[in-house]
Amino acid sequence: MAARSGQKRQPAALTRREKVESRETAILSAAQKIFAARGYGKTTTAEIAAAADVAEGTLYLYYKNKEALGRAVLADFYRRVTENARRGVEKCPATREKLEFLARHHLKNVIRERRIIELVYILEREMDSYEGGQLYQMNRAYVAVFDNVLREGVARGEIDATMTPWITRDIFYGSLEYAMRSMLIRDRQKSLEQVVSELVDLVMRKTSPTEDNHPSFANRTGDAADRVLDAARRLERLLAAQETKGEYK
Amino acid sequence: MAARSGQKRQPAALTRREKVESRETAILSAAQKIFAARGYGKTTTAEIAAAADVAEGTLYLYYKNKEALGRAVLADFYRRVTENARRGVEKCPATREKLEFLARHHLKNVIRERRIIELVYILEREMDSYEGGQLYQMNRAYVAVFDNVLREGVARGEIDATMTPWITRDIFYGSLEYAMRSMLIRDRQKSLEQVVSELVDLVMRKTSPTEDNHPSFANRTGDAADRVLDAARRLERLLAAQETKGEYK
DNA sequence: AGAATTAATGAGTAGCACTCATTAACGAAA
DNA sequence: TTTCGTTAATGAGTGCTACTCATTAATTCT
Repeated sequence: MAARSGQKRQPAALTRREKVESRETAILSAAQKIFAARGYGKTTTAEIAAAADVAEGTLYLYYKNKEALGRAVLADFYRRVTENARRGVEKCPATREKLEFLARHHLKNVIRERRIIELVYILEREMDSYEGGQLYQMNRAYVAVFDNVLREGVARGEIDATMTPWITRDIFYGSLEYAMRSMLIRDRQKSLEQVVSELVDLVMRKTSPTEDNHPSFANRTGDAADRVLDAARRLERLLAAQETKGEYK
Repeated sequence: MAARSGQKRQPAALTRREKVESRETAILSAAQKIFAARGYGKTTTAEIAAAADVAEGTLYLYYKNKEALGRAVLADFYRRVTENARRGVEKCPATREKLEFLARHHLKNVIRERRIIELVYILEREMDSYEGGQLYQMNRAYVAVFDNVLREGVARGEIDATMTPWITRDIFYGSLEYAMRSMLIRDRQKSLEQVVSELVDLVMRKTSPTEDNHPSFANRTGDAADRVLDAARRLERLLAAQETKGEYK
């Protein structure tokens, strides 16, 4: 505590710079909390100001307007979630585990902070060349984690590279976000694991025991294996019919 | 033109009922036009009233508030798009063609009327039991077109039924809507066909000639066992569902 | 035609995001 | 410590927007 110039500073007394920074984070986290609870549309700037313990006018010293505040909240969400995704993926040895981790992680986060995610749709796109927009870049950085896993998996031979990478990515994240909506209506926990595993299967092209459409499997004759296979096929048809009947009116 | 009671009606003179109805559709289509052009948030009720050639107060005789108007516009969109999907699917003989039609149709529509689609995210959920909500029902009716194609395809043996139907559906529509965002940034037309065909491949599990990589092909004897096991698992699930029937409503 | 019912109007209201003239807090120089 | 220039904070005020409601107009009924 010696060398830092002649300035005495008690723990409670903050320097000017520190005060400004703490105010900024206070506003941001107040906004994040209220947006997450009430949603962007129903949140008033007055509420945010009160929660951050500043005057309404002060908000506008730190953020240009409510929309900019929303953008900042969303950007912060991307930052957190990207960081966590990176860290989690590092720990997984195999591609399948990485993908499963990413899927689970994404689903959990979009469910927990779905009102923050909605900002993606609510906020107007930044007008100047969308590609250069901040949120576009942050989203890029986030999905890049998946892209890397995919690329690595293909290089290692753990994934078949039949699909265009960006389409694979769209399928991955698109399915998850759409599935979230379904899951919020149905039971949550059980479906989560189901969605994750089926989606990862799909992306990895582990087509599991369904290859009978393939020409090379057309009628093999004779042995016990075949008869079991045939039984399986018939069971599957029956099941499919039953399952679909029950689920959709 | 004879029998209809003693009422004389010139083509220009509308009965009261007709007038009311024409006003209603005038308001609805004005709203639809402006929402589609400017987006919900930037559209004012004054604008809509002017475009529909009524006073501002009149809007509120027909729709409870701006949100209800948004809901009506979205509902109308679902109605049109569901009808078109149904008609288009009818004309296709094979499952693959049906799916391709649906994918193309959906993509084109969400791109063209994306500001209407955004209403799904912007509008607050109707609070009372979301499942019974009007928009939930309309969305159900729309995706049911896909569900039927899927079910039929499975019954015909054109699609393997390894995946849970509702997850397949989420993957289908989720991918398309997410892909839309990517497509709006990249070049549009070329990617459209690419997305459609790769997605349909995926859903149909036509894994193309790359499935030799799959482990289960290394030892073929495992196949049948896998499938029976899988069928057993599904049977268990089905029975469990039957026992707790009514859970899924 | 006159009465009764229903539809349409637009000035008025409340609530919101945002501004700006004023005040307070700070830090460096005297 | 006091002074003073600079930066930060304030909150009453502004304009815009969704929505209301007392009044007026249109339509049907008797």
